[in-house]
Amino acid sequence: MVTDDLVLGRQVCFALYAASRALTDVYRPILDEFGLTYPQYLVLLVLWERGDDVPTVSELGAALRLDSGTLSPLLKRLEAAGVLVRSRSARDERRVEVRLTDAGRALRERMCGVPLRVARATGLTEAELIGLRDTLTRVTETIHRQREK
Amino acid sequence: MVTDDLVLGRQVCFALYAASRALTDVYRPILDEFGLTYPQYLVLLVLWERGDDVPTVSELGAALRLDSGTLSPLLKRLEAAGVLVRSRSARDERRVEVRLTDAGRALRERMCGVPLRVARATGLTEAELIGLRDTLTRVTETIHRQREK
DNA sequence: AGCAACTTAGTTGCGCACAACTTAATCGGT
DNA sequence: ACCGATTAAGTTGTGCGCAACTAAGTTGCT
Repeated sequence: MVTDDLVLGRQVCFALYAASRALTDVYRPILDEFGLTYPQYLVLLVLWERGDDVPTVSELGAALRLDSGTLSPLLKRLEAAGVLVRSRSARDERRVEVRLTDAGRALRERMCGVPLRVARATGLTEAELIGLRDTLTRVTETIHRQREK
Repeated sequence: MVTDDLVLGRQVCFALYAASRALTDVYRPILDEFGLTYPQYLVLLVLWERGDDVPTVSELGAALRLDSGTLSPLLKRLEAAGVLVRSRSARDERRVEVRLTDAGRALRERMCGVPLRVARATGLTEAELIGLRDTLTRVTETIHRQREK
């Protein structure tokens, strides 16, 4: 029966939407201790990971799948907070390079316990977390691959 | 090493955030045909499911885990679009009852193919979808149970 | 060299999410 | 019956997320 497919509880989409917001709820008070929002934290993860390989705004966007409409004001706030600096590339004035400040690098040490605190709140085992992550990653990549055609 | 835990690709949180947005990307053009956004569609799912059991704003909020700050303007837009009507309860003037119009009920038939179209775009089998949904639902409930303490 | 096509960031506008607050109605204890 | 506490919906303000657009710089073709 077609009708049953429309029931809220049966939809994977709602489960994904609800779980994503629930996890953000877990992050919020934790990240609040550091004056960060969740998307801002994701930007820092990319910058920490890159190290000396300084990304541009669009490279950050490729990593997080966010466009300049989202990133420009977000990066402006992170710059105002003193964790990073934006500067035009000398060899290509269109590009803006995003560099951590010392304060931004120092945050990495202070926040190293965050992922574990969040993982515990999910109530899943490590194996379940890995399985979940891999399934989700596969879904995301399938969708993006189809959109590129 | 603590450092490895902070790498973006290893984080379940990012996988969840990315998958949720990717799935919304799948919905957007489909729902656009009906003039709806994704959260608006979720509200309709609840209303269709309830049938004659007319929910209040806060009952909708409990089903979708959204507060009046989100729902009030959203419902106002759906009312302006003609798919539902809001009216103060006669027996408790604080409550606002949310009722489908004929147009809102008619949308259900027109949209019955939507879930299947979206499910196909994920590239997962039916069994994988069910497994994913159940894992996500478990995560969400674990988090909410902990928050209530 | 000149110029059209493209790339990169940024801006604007809209719709969520959510915290904090306001307003109005109901409940509960005395 | 009164009045403080609670409940329900709405409002305000902030920060995403994304579409559409703008401004400025670079590339490539002739």
